[in-house]
Amino acid sequence: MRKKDLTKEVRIQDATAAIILKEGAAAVSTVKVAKRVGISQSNVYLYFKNKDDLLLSVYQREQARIQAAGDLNQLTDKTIALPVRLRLYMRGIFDYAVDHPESLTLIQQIKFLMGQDDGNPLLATVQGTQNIVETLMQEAVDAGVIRNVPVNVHMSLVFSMIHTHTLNLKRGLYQPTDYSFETFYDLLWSGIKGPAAD
Amino acid sequence: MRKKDLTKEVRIQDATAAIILKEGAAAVSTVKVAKRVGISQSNVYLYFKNKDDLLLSVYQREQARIQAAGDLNQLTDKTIALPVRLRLYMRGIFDYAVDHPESLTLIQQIKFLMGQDDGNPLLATVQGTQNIVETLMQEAVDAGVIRNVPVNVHMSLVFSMIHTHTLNLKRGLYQPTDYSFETFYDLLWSGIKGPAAD
Amino acid sequence: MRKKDLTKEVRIQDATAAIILKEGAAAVSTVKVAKRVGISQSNVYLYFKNKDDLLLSVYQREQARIQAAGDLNQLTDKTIALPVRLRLYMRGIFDYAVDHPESLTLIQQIKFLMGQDDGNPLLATVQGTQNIVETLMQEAVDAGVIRNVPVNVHMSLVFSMIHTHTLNLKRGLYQPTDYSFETFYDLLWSGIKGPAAD
Amino acid sequence: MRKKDLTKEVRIQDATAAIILKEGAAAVSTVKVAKRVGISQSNVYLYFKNKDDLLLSVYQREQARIQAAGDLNQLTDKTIALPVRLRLYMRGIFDYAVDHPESLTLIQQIKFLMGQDDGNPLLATVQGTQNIVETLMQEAVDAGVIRNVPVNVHMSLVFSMIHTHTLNLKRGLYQPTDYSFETFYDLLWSGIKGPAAD
DNA sequence: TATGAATGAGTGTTCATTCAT
DNA sequence: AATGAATGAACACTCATTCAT
Repeated sequence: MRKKDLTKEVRIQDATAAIILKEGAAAVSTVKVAKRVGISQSNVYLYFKNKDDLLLSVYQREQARIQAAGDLNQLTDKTIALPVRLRLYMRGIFDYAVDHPESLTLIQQIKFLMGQDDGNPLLATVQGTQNIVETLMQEAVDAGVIRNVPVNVHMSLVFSMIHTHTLNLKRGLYQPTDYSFETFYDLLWSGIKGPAAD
Repeated sequence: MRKKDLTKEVRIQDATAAIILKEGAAAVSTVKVAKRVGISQSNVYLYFKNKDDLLLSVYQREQARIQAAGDLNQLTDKTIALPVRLRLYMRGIFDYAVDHPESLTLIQQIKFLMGQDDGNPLLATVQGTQNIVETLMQEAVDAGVIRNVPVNVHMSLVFSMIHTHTLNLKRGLYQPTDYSFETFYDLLWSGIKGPAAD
Repeated sequence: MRKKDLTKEVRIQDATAAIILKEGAAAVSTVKVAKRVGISQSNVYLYFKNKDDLLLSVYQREQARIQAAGDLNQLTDKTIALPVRLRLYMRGIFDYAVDHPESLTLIQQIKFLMGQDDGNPLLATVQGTQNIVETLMQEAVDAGVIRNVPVNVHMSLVFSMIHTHTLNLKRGLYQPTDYSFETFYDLLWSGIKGPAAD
Repeated sequence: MRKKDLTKEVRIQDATAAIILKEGAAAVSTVKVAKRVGISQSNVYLYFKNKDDLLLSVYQREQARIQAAGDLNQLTDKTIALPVRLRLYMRGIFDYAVDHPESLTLIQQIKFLMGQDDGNPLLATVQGTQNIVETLMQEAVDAGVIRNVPVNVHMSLVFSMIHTHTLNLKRGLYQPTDYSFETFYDLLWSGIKGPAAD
């Protein structure tokens, strides 16, 4: 009995990611993916039941990686002060994104392709994983540690700032060392911190 | 191309926009557009030479509207203090976006569909129009009025904050009156303002 | 403005019918149909919105032809005695089927391919057209002119007898003149006629 | 092929039959069958060399069952009068079909799917098995016991009458007790019996 | 200006079948 | 005996685009 080729599943995901980064999520097709991996088109369906399933898996893999980079346990550790935890969260994403500058682009592309149906139950599931951060943020809002605006506004600020930075890096506009995490953190924290921040 | 019946040109754009908002930019097709307008498919090509051309025109129209909402003359008026001009700019976008909550979604969808080729010459053209704001921001950075981070980081913060807000409104998460412009402006300004801000 | 090529619609139907007769309804594919007509595959969708739509149209066309062959007005003419009307009905189908020995095969093949979903609303519509005959038969049952068995049993007897006969003819088992309508009518009528038949 | 595990061979046939009854013979696929049985797709090919082989075996099994229900020995027993033997034949099928209302549908579906090629050598083989009945009928025709029409016309009358009845039962249109065998036998016999019947 | 017709290339997906294990 | 992997061919259907009218 031949082993389920785990390598291939990953290679398919990698090919998909590569296409997304090069041509956009809308340009992903099973033909292109298969051609890139060097397998037959129908083979894709051995590892993913759908194109949606494939895209979703790439999305989930990317989110899992980001979360693995940060230390989730710390984020829920109530013995750590909220501002510290928020900083840890941002630091985690930032470091990962700078190391993997395609990561956030990937996430955003897939989200914008699939999320439009508004109520796509699959993406909802994934979002659920992110609830840890959302919960953390909501806590911080309630405690007055960060400003009283909708939490997804806070989150989108973090995301778009870091994403834009990594895009700039990828385009070679400047060097990673030109702007430190502190620079961005400072900017953001000055903006979002609430009356009870310190 | 692009002849007499201006009404129809607009109706085609409107239909395109509607499809983007409902199903995402990737779902736009000349068939759907034509059906929605009630014309024949080939008629679309009388007004737009391409599907890309069509999408681009919707993109440009939307950006033009936003800019028309703000007072561009003021933004370049050197007799007005930089912080004031920046506020005017944000206010302009904010007011327009709250009034037209689909606007930023439209822009983002098209950008993410077409912009991925990275070097799409058409979108580059459009970006040019936005140089007014970019120039303003760069000026502010140079003067130390806002922090020394890449200007597109500043801009993406403005964009994503307001966009997230309008999405929340459209989803009915809260009422427009629940969060004033001041709230968001305060947050953002606290974040981005530089040493020479006041 | 080019005229909607009515010829082609018919040619597509004809090709479909030919395939059904040669290989069975399950073997119909848009590729085969198009190839047979000498057009591109996608062209089929200009004339029929579906493969189902195409099959259905062939089905309906065949039924319409059969009904046009018989004189429907007579069947509902209450001044004509029931036995006479029943005979007219059988005669109509018989003559048409002998002249067009593929007709009943066509109908049966499509019915067996599409009708399995049991509740296919499209076929139901078509069956509706046949209600005229069903009504006639029910009348005859109620009047004791034909035996008290479910009307569709009566109808299937007529159909299968004639169908088998035409199949035999097509296979060249014997000549049309070898068995007259009278022969079959006699057989059937002796079977189905009720106590109040004469 | 066709090795040890007889249970599995049967289970595959059962699954096939179930699919035919639910979705029609054209919808049968080895994937679906395997899924239904809970085995791997390729396993099917251990028991049947073909999809055609599989379908054929289901067909043959069904015909064998029907024939086993009737007493074949009696049908060829020349000491029994022809009319009696014909009645026995009809009674056998009727009883079996009422008990197994899917039986005739199964046979018909497969016949219509495979038999269209007209000359399918496999089905021809099967028909051979039925020669016993055909011979009986031919004998009856020659003796003037039943009318002088092609024997397959006689046979199709029997088949379609009973089939329609069982379909009605399955659809719940009436109860099995509502129409006795006698009712149908009487109808049919009155129709087909020849000058030398009694 | 407007349209219906036409097409070729493309889409995602399913399938029957084979083969190494 | 049984399976997972693999594939090539087929499928229905959609699309952007062109062209004659």
